[in-house]
Amino acid sequence: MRRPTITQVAALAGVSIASASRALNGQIASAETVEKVRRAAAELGYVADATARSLKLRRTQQLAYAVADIGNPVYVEMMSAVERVVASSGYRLVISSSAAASSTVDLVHDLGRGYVDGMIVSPLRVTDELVAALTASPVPVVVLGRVPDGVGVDTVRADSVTGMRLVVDHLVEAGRRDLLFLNGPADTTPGLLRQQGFDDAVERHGDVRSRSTTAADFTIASGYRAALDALGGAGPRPDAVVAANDLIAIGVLHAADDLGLRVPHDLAVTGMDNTELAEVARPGVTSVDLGAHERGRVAADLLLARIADPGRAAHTVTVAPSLHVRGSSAAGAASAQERSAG
Amino acid sequence: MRRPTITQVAALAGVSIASASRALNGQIASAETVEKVRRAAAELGYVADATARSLKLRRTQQLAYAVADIGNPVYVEMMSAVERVVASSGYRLVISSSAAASSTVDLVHDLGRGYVDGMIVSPLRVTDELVAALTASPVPVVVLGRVPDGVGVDTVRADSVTGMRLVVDHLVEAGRRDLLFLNGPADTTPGLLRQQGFDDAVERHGDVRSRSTTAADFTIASGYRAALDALGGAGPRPDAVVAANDLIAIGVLHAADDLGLRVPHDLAVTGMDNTELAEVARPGVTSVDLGAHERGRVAADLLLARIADPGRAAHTVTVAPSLHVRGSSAAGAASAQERSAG
DNA sequence: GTGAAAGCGCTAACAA
DNA sequence: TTGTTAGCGCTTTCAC
Repeated sequence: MRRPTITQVAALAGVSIASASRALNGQIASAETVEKVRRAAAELGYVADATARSLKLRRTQQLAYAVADIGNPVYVEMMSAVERVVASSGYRLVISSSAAASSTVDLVHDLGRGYVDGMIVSPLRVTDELVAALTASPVPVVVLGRVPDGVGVDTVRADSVTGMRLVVDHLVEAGRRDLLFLNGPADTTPGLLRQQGFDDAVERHGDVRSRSTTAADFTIASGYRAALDALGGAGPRPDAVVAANDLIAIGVLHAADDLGLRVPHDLAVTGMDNTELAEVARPGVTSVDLGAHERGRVAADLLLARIADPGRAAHTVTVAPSLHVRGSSAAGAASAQERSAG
Repeated sequence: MRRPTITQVAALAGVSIASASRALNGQIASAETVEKVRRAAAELGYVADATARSLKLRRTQQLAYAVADIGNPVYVEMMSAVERVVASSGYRLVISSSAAASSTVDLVHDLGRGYVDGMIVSPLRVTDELVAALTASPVPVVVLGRVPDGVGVDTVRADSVTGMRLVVDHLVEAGRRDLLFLNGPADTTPGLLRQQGFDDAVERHGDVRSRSTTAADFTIASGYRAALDALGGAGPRPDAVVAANDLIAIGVLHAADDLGLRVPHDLAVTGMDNTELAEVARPGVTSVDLGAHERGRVAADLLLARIADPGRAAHTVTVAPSLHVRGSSAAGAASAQERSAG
């Protein structure tokens, strides 16, 4: 059976559809009308059709979250935070993965269909094409990540440069002097920034050796292979591996295990993102929390604020990282301590 | 600026809006008209408005996935599978978490708003109220989980009873004779079924002792506390803990560590769900894969099939579990072997 | 093959 | 306060 329309409710209540609409939406109407309409609506099980309402109001009550790699815990954490904010503001959340179908650019382009009132996008790479799509978008877009200056778009960023400094400083304090940076793909925004952060951080210490290499991607398997390559050969071994994210760090842990290296005794290992994996691994992996949950929350807030006031200036919010020290980088002490970034 | 409408495209092309619509939708139209309309649409950057289209076609091209606990890796895995199928079929995916806002029942009720063409719901508890909402739903709903017989609804279920048998048989084969089942809340569907599966499995072995207790919920922290309670006291210790899911199993691992128990030497530990956590933990946690990805995929397929043919009979698909043996339950052998359920 | 017009279900001007 | 009516942007009969 078809869902009841407001026309049927009005008919049953014996009023016009306008009155029915007003009564149901809390507009001005007599107590008697409200009562009659309420009763009729309840009897028919009427609920206003979302599509028709959207068409009339030019507002879908839907927001989108576009993510490159659903399944990556970091994106899931952001999504979870976004969902909470969005739902509590009476919006629905549409998830689009660019991995499954098209590219992030296509997803932004699709905003032209008007199926959402705004979008949060978390692109792996920011191309000119993406920037063009962003500025052409008919609805507000908030970017989780970096965007070139001058693009007038709300942005939430992590501070992975500071994050890297926290890690490197910690390792040096713990007595490590020969660091290997195991990055993910260097042509991604995270890859680029983490490399830069590592280099900057090392430069501040005069007496520290460092090298860098990359894994094929930000996964456990790639981290494992890259670590086997880097640590398995002849020549001097580093006394610490700084991994670009937790997944790679776990891969390093496994490789060290296979190579008979004891962590942290022979080798310290650190990650980044502070995912549950870092906490669960044994030894626990020292990791930098880049505030994924907080970033998701802020992005959603920014989007809602811009929808409420489209004329406001573009904001850029940077979320401060924090270091979480665990067994993988401690010489003897196993207790976890935390230090927050200024 | 406002997005262009089909009226403007028609005007620019010098044809009626009807012709414009037909030309754009591949309906019957002269080559010349198609060309003119295409050109006009491209020039204006026209894309059909999704809302107006939905209203006319009585079809939103959106599907919903309602999940109790976003953030639980199992649900994320299902979601990821669902998203893939949905996106490749030209639908968008709306995510609703019942944890954030309302209950699962409310989410099903909300289908009355007509904002999606169907829903996949994964309820923690199946109440009469939920069943009522399901049968009253104006759009198809597929349930991931158990539903009373007679409710004519498509269902995808895991076979956790068989899964439990796989685990228990494995432990007994490995020489364990005193099993502790560490369940999550017993008033949830998963809790109920896993308890039943455990009891059944144990009964098949004459010479096996068993006990059961519950953690406050299906999390690492609760598993840890419950394990500390159960293993820390006096009296005979079990030689194996069967945890109701991987998170609880990780908690058991940590508790064992704190109590100075060696896994698997002093204590075997098994989990369920075969999440990445089980793989990453050291020792790796033997776990039963209940086919979350497969269940998500099948649920999405069932939903699409029902939308295509609303009259078809309700299907119930059960996905077979598989055992993944890892270090946490092996006496000496560390190599992983897999066994599939019949 | 094309155009005029109806109508999907709703809200909001406007008039009464 | 209420009812009549227009119209959101689109697709689709129906008559030509």
